Amino acid sequence: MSRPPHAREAVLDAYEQMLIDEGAGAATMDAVARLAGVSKGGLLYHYPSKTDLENALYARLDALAAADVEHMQNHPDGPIAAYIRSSASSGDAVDRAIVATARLAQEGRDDAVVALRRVRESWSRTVRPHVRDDVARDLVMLLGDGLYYNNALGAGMATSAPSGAALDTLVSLVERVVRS
Amino acid sequence: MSRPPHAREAVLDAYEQMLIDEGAGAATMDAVARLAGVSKGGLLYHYPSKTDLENALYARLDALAAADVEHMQNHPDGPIAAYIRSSASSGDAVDRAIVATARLAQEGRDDAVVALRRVRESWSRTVRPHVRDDVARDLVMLLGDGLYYNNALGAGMATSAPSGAALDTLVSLVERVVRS
DNA sequence: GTCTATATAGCGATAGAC
DNA sequence: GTCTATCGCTATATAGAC
Repeated sequence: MSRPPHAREAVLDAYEQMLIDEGAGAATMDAVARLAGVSKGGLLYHYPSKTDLENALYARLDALAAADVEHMQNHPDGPIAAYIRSSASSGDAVDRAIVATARLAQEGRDDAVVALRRVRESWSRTVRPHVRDDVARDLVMLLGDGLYYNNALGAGMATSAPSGAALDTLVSLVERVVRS
Repeated sequence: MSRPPHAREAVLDAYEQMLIDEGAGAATMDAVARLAGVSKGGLLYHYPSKTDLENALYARLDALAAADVEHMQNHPDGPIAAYIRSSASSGDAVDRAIVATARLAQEGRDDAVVALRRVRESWSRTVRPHVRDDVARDLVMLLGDGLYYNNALGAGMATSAPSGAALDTLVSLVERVVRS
């Protein structure tokens, strides 16, 4: 696949960043082009319409999520701890793609909802063999959702989202409850 | 306080509904006025600017959340069960106000973020005396966030959000873990 | 492959009749 | 208290030069 056009990725990065920082309303073609350092015409060569930009984001999310599942499965602490810990972070590439896609889902874009559902489903399938039953799996998944919601989606909504030592305690508490 | 102007509440209802169903981008003055059954001029008599409409939503959320905390405290099954169960629902007045406000928070409206944080904080204070420690409180709150995220915010994102018997099991599982 | 210039449409908000 | 009409701005998208 050699070197993909630098501008194309730069534009997608800028779009993602705008969605995360200021929401879908602020992520206009002009604003994205400016942040990416290209002109509007340059942007529209790579992505002829706004829908094309959105679809590129969903494709990026799919690819990153597949890699993330693999990473979870090979993690030394096991998939559950890996899942909860990664849900509490909000800086890496998967997280950014998810948050950006969630912004579009909140604006009623159906394809964004479908993409998010697909990712959550693949995580759920990865967690399931490592917990006692379906209720335990639900607990793990919902906890992950809650952490995501607080750390990323809510833009600092929680005043007390656990991290550091509190997160360690939470992880071991949950593992004790759900282990098969 | 006698009868408040019927149109004023109808407009706010319509705004809330548009935010929930189609997101902040679709909730234009025209669209809200049309759904409320008034003209744009009529809407602008009650809410001279879009910011006024937003502020009215935050005020409604504050009032409903205060009533909800009282309801939690007086619930026969205790605040924890009441909190988790109400987080899993998504039809009543508080839920609608929260989801609508969350849509605005996702579009970078700071006042919406503050309003949501205030509500979550009051719930957290209500839950705290009924659980063992801060980690247990975090678990309950994050579980509630996860349920909210799935049932309301994600617009059907989860394929397997627990309800009915699965929710009962989840509630009793969590209560066993967090009880002081 | 990237740019400028422009067409078209929809937004929030104002003015003033009733 | 509610309406119609309209202004000014900004958005997406097109056309075509370089």
